Amino acid sequence: MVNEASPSEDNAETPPDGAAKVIAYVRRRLLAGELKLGDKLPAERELCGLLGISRPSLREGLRALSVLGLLDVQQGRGAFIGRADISVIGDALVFTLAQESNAVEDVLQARIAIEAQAIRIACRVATDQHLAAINEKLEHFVDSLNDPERGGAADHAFHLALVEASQSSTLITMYRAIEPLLLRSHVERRRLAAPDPDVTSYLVQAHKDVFVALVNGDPEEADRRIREHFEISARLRRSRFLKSI
Amino acid sequence: MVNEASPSEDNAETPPDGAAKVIAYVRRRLLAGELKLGDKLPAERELCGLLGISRPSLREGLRALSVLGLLDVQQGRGAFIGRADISVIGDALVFTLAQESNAVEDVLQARIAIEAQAIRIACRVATDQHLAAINEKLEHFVDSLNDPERGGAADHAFHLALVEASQSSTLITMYRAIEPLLLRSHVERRRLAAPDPDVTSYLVQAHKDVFVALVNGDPEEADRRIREHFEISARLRRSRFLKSI
DNA sequence: TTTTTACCAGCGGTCTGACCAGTTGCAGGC
DNA sequence: GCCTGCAACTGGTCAGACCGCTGGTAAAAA
Repeated sequence: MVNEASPSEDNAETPPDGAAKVIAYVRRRLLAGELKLGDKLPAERELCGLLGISRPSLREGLRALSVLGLLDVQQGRGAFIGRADISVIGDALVFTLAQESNAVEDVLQARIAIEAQAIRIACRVATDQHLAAINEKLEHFVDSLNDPERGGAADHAFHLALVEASQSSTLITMYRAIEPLLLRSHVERRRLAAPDPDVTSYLVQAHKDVFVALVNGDPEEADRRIREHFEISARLRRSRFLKSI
Repeated sequence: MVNEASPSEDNAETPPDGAAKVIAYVRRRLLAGELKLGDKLPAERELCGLLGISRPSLREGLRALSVLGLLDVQQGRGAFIGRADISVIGDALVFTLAQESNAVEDVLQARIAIEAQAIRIACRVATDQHLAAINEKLEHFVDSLNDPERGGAADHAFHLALVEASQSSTLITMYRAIEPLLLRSHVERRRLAAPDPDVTSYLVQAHKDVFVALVNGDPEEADRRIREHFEISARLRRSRFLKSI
């Protein structure tokens, strides 16, 4: 097996246990392009010999990869490379992290990173179709301001459409990893905040400003507007605590 | 909530295998509120008896839950619900991104997104230790400019230290997820190949400017400097093709 | 009396070897 | 040529044994 990649953590560290060895093995070969969608892994009895671990330990690792969608394990046939599904883990995050407000704030920082960069790129590459989709999402957003569930979903859809307009698969994937948490956060926020006409019109205007900057194709201005929008949102989130005192 | 079977099928059907029995058991009890974040599961020897399956089968199921971050399994102590942090998405993200046909430029856009946001945050939260570490990495970078291998690694270490100075788990996790993608394309090593004194001093100055802005604690300036640095790098990468014609 | 050390039970991590169930390919019979 | 049965290969599971880690308790030392 050729290992021409320069040292990364993956290679520098011994996996902590047997199952992690399998995961590291598959990861390495995937990154090296040696494994592609549909490829079959060596049989379990062979692979556990190759990796120097027992078959039950190997199976633990395979199960982990299976639950991520990366492996499709079929009895009597073998284990095949599938398409990893990041939303599986995103959904689990809703359960584990949604009540951890520090963690959610941290995830929102990643959101800002992604959206700010995405909108910069979108200013250059967005098609008419992308712009039409965003405009439509903006209208849905305006139409659902009084309904936390629909409003949260519409707000999220607007933002997702912005990221998609970047046509950057890496940014989109990263966004999808945290998407369930973001959606949950949108909806929760609306539930907890009583609608206030001033706040509402502020938010609508902020969304419009973002869209206008994108349509005008000015990356710096678009970046500034999206950050401004997030800053307003963050201020509104924090001011909620003042009201309850 | 995630499972290998869809939510409605889960209650209607016997799980297809032993590991799925555990997943269904944990899932059911979570949804019923009988298990909460931090709760401990029965010991493996007890639980496999309860579920009527063997311990290796049980461990497969526990591993699946663990990789999703829904379980925190600790040797000698037991298996606890939740307690995961965002870094649990790391492997899944690597797998997903590895399977996409990302152009290097696309991955670099994600890198810019993360570093720009990270350095903004770092301006606010970086400790003296972080700054010292970055400074040290900068010196290593300057000292290794004549060696593409070590220079690439030192450059990377500098950037990683910047991201770490943000103390944002999410950004750090995402950065680590794109690391292998960048490394497999040897993008940093290529850029530093065939050093030219003018180019070199340009690069060194760009790195220093980034660090100075961070030390000065000016988020906008730091963001601008890091983007500038990437722009210079991009230009150098592209100019390499002219030389070879 | 308090602190330190050693021991042990219970915990997860792993292995071996045997057996069960599903899939596939090939040979033989019709 | 088609069908059937069998063997080999595949994953799924089990039982029992052992290893390493953790935390609590009892005993020894200060």
